[in-house]
Amino acid sequence: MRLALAYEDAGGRAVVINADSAQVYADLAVLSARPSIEEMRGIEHRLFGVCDGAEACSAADWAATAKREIAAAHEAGRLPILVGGTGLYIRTLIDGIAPIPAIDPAVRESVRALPQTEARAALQREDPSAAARLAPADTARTARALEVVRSTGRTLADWQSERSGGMGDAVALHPAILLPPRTSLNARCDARFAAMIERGAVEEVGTLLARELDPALPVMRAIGVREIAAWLAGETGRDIAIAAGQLATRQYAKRQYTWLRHQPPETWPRIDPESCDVMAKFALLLRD
RNA sequence: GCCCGGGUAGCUCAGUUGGUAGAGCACGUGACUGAAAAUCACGGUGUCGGCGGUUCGAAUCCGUCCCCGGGCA
Repeated sequence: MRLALAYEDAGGRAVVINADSAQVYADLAVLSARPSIEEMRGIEHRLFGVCDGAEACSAADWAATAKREIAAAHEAGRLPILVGGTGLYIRTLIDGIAPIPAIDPAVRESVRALPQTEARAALQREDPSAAARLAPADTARTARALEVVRSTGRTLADWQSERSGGMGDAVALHPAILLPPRTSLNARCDARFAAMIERGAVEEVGTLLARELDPALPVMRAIGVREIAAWLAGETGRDIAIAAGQLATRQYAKRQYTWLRHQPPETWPRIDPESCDVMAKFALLLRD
């Protein structure tokens, strides 16, 4: 609905590009709230459902593809509109990221197999400054720092002293951050998850589980997968699964809220869609 | 009506021989450089069911009333 209006305001030149880390996966149509064909209303949509769940799409992977899509849109005289809530993706696209080469799969596998205490001890030996910087329980960052130093011979901080690939200087940005009041946002989270159940989320998870993918993969960690899987396995009931999915959705919204309030540049406008005319805002953005 | 068991944080519950209370989850605030819908850090938010009493001091002991379970009639 919003996009249709935006489309008209953009004179039919719009191309919507997904910037949501869950909506990139083909396996997650319902659970990622990917727009349906009808909702797309004939407007070009890119990077929705383009990755197989067996693969892990990184922020840099996404940014590289998004960059190509944006270039193609400009090439065709179209207006790219990035939509989505994965802050790290947007940041990587605009500011670039440390040019760390791909990690040796064998190194990655062995690092991620380590219990946290051992990974931590190893990091203490191989990159003490990273160990000092990271919280002892931070499994994700400990594993990342360790795999980088082992695979490349350079520490993560060393790599991170440089960034590359950002396109922030090359494009004219018209950003808008939507921050609805938390109370109504929570209510919408609940309604959203309940609606997903009605629209086939359970079947979607059943199909996904049948693939027997590595539980650590991003698709398997999407909100709702674990909750519905527990229900399908008979470990919980419908009501508990729904309540758990709603809770996880609200907690995620809260984390997003913190990111969006503080991480993007201060100049990016934060707007409350309930107390201002969002359509008018978008129309204004698209006029330039 | 009588007999047990129980009323402590939003929820489930701990709380030693009396020294104004603490865990998990929830919640709040924040961090975030290649799986970010990920991963973490910090924060106790409370008429200890009510009212009296004993005591220097009561969640804790005594009395009484209220409420919730279970049992007996």
